[in-house]
Amino acid sequence: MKGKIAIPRTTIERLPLYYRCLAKLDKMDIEVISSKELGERIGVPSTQVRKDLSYYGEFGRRGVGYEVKLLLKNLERILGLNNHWPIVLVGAGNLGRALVNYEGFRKLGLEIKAVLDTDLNKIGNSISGITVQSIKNLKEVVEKYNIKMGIIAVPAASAQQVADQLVSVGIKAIWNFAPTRIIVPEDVKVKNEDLSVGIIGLVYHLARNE
Amino acid sequence: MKGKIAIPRTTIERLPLYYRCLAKLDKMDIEVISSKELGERIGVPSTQVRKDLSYYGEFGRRGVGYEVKLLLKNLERILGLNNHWPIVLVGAGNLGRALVNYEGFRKLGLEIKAVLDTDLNKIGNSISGITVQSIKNLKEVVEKYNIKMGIIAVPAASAQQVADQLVSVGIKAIWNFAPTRIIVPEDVKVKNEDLSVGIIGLVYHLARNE
DNA sequence: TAGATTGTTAATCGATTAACAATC
DNA sequence: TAGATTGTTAATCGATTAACAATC
Repeated sequence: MKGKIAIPRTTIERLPLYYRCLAKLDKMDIEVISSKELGERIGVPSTQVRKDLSYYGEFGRRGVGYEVKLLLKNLERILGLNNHWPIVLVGAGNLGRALVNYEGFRKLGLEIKAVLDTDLNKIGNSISGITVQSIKNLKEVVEKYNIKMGIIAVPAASAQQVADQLVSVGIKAIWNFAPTRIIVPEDVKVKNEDLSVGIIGLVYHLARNE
Repeated sequence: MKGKIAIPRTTIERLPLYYRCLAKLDKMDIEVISSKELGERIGVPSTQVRKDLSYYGEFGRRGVGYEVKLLLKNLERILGLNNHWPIVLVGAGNLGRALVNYEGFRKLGLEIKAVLDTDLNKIGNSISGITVQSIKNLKEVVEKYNIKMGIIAVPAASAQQVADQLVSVGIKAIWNFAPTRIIVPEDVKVKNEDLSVGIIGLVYHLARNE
């Protein structure tokens, strides 16, 4: 393990894949796995698996492989999944509703604590037991639940404004589903989950092979 | 422009960003833009913009910049957005419903022509005017509308099975929202839009800065 | 012409992978 | 021990960026 060298962005992006694969292996009661097998399951070479993990420590046994439970625990810690993370969601449209119902969250220690919107027609509605509140309550709910993560599921036109509000109440991580780039201070991390970009990439490949 | 050199994966990923930015500029009646300005708007250096575009041709005028309408038209052609692309969606859950209602599609020439599911409770329901059909009708609808693109919005456990069915009826591009890797023949392009991977990356950064 | 900006080459930077000593 | 597999170094590969001639 190296102390100083920056961890490649691509390595960090693969960690969730290792994590999920190991969780599955553990469920199947598989106790030990080699970097070769693990790599095959997620589609990367064994050297890549070993290199990626080496940035965080030595988790394997030479000649044997990696103990699934042990590596899983370590990845959980590295990824921050041993904590509970409350979330505020802004935007109670179709996508917002889908996200509230997304089963993947709770399993990861994530929980949408509040759903906010500006639309008076939506405020007061219930989504899977959560009442949609006015965006005016943002500060209140963020403080109440000690929320650090926000989801933007509003139209592109209001995304920046929502981002500004989130930043102003101390949100440090934003998952942005609006199809636009949002500008935030350096210490706030943004993950753009831009659906139209994803599908345009697919169309590109389709068009090439016609 | 080079004929032989492979176009970097990262360049292809940026094309949709250029496209969307130019569409916005065109709407604002901006007629000419430099690589510097375009780059600033999407967060890449001007050299990157010029290099990326150079893989496809020469679209600018030295000393002047890029004519917005002209470059937009070219990107539209390059990305395959000048065609109409019918889509079949498998999975009528929350996410499926959100996708059917996603406004971004039609603007790109994309249209969900049919929604399929295995769940008898969902078959027959109407989602924004589209009646959910049995997966058994897959072959029929794909042939009827000449569909080449499929969306998987089913649980991880059935994703591979759905992928196999899509491949067997001639689908060439799959947008996979299930949180699992699907295995398909080489000539089928898969775009994984794995929400839990995205959010784990955010949690990682949050956990680091605490 | 003088200033601006493209398209492209070459240098740099960063990520992947091959190779192998360490060791179970 | 013999076979297997890790962790790490060094080589390779691919992408980004600096520099600049071409030219509007």
